[in-house]
Amino acid sequence: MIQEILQELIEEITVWLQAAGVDNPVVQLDRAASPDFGEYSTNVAMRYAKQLDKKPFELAEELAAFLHNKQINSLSKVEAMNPGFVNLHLAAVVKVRHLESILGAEDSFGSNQALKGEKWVIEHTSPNPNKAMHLGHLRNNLVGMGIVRLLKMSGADVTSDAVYNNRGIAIAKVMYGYLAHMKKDDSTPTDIDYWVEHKTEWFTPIEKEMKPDVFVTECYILGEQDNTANQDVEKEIRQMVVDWETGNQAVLNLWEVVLEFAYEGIDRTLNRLGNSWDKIWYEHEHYQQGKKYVETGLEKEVFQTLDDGAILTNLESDYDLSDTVLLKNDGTSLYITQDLALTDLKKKTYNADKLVWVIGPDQSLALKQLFAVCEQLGIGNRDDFTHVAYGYVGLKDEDGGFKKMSSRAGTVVLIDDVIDEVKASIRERFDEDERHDESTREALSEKLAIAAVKFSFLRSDRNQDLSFDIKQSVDVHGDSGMYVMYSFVRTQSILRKGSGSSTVVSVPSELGEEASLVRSMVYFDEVVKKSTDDLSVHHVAQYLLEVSSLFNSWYAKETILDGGEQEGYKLAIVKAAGIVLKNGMAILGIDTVDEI
RNA sequence: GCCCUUGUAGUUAAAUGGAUAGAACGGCCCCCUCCUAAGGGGCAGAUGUAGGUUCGAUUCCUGCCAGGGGCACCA
Repeated sequence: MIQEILQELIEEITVWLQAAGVDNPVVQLDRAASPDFGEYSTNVAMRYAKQLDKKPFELAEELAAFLHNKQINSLSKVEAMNPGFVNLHLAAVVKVRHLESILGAEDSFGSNQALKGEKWVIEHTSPNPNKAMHLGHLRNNLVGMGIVRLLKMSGADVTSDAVYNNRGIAIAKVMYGYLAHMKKDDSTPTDIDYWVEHKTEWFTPIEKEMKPDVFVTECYILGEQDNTANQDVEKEIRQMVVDWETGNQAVLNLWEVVLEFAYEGIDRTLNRLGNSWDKIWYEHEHYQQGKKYVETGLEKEVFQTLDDGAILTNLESDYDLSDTVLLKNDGTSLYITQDLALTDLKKKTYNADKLVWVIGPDQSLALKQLFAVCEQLGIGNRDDFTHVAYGYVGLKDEDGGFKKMSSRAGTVVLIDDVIDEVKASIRERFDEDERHDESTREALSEKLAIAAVKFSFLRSDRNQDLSFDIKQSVDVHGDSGMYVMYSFVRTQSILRKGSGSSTVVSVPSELGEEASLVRSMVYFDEVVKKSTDDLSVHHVAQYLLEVSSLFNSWYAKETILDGGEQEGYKLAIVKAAGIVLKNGMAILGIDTVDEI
């Protein structure tokens, strides 16, 4: 409803500008900077003053007078202000009607059809099976899942996917590390054929009392160490990769066992976060297909062959990108080789309009190259391919500087460890209060910890590096997920207590203390739209903090359940605020709880 | 060397080219006889630097300073 009113106003202003002599006026209605300036403002007077040879403020006054004379009943006031803004004040009745529309739409409030009919495929959170997931992976997941939800909310048909890079040298290192270091008895030989017949002589993660992905990480680190230290081991590990490709049964068997460990652990973490994909691509199923695309490129003469036989791209002249090798001189494939095949597969399988890769910024050049080559091969249009990058998650070092996490330096922080730590501190508070029984405390602590962690990662622009300090980053006070959650809980608590009261909404002629809160709820739709345009949910998170703050201020001043004649109206505001908070949190992938 | 990217209070961090740069944490001071104080209110504190474009620049452009990433047969 608000959107229709805005559209109507834009048309009126456009017509007026055209009459004044502007050919193709661009008219925007911006959110007004403060409640004093109404709900929306337009800058057209300043923008077109020069062209119309007038002073900005005079032009603004003329426009304000024009709109005033139109007697548009959705507006209570139109005024020109220095240096040339025209401020539009929505009538109280419009804002109250908007509350009613929130109550009517409930869970679907905020949805729109802007991307109706578009098919999007979003790749995110492709986990490496050689290590447990850390905070960098967490950011990838939260950014990716957030985008998926935003696009769905805008009516797009979305498929989310991930690639399991389950073959190659890294997994071979895990396999070797397992064979060499997870034996129950040191006298057991590090021999794969022996292992096949005597598997029980090796530890399982359960026997080691380790989460399986952490167990795998341990294998990887040990395998990696041996690989660097000992040339014979390095040879053996390489041979494993070759044997795997030729289908050696023992190697395949070991491969399956360690992968099972890895993915079991990773899935546990991801399930905790509420992750889901519609499709998982397994590298071992498509990695050979890429070579065909390289051949096609050679036939089309868009690639070049180097003296040693390696195949190189030809991107300098047409794309102004540095070239990269597509096929090694020994004929084996690289990441980009496989990605050519996979991209075509995705595009065809889903008839996708847009493909998105949520991957770290270090892949920026590689993806540009991939997109360009895809275009050369006719797989798709470069403009339909998007790399959504995100800033690094670093740790604060002793002197307060930013330090990148590094598995080598042993400074990675695991997702589970962070959630558990936050959970423990929340749990402490519940134990002090003794308001809930044991199982409720446990369930609430888990939910709130995940909410706090997610919110802390999603509240800032995804491109910003994120400096992680557990005390600060997931503080449960102030601008935090807990703050929004607590605000929501308050709304639900009031609604429970006031459930017997009348819900009849009497429209006040003028808004009082509740004005700022009611006003803020007008903007939810455009916040969602902006987030969708930017493919970043942080606008929603910031908005939720604002609504929460306004709600809490109002709550402190006003007794809602006072039995007065305004009670129904006030309850409607509380309910609407609850819906806004709940739907907004849902975009962030956070389930609200009704009670803390 | 070339390309990309970031620089906002002590710290973490907002701001489709717009109005007085908005918050939180930390610091100092208030507020529970009242719907959950995991809350509310107040005070102090910020756009790396020099130019340019613009009616208007944290935002766009250029130089400089500082950080991070990438640059062909690794993943």
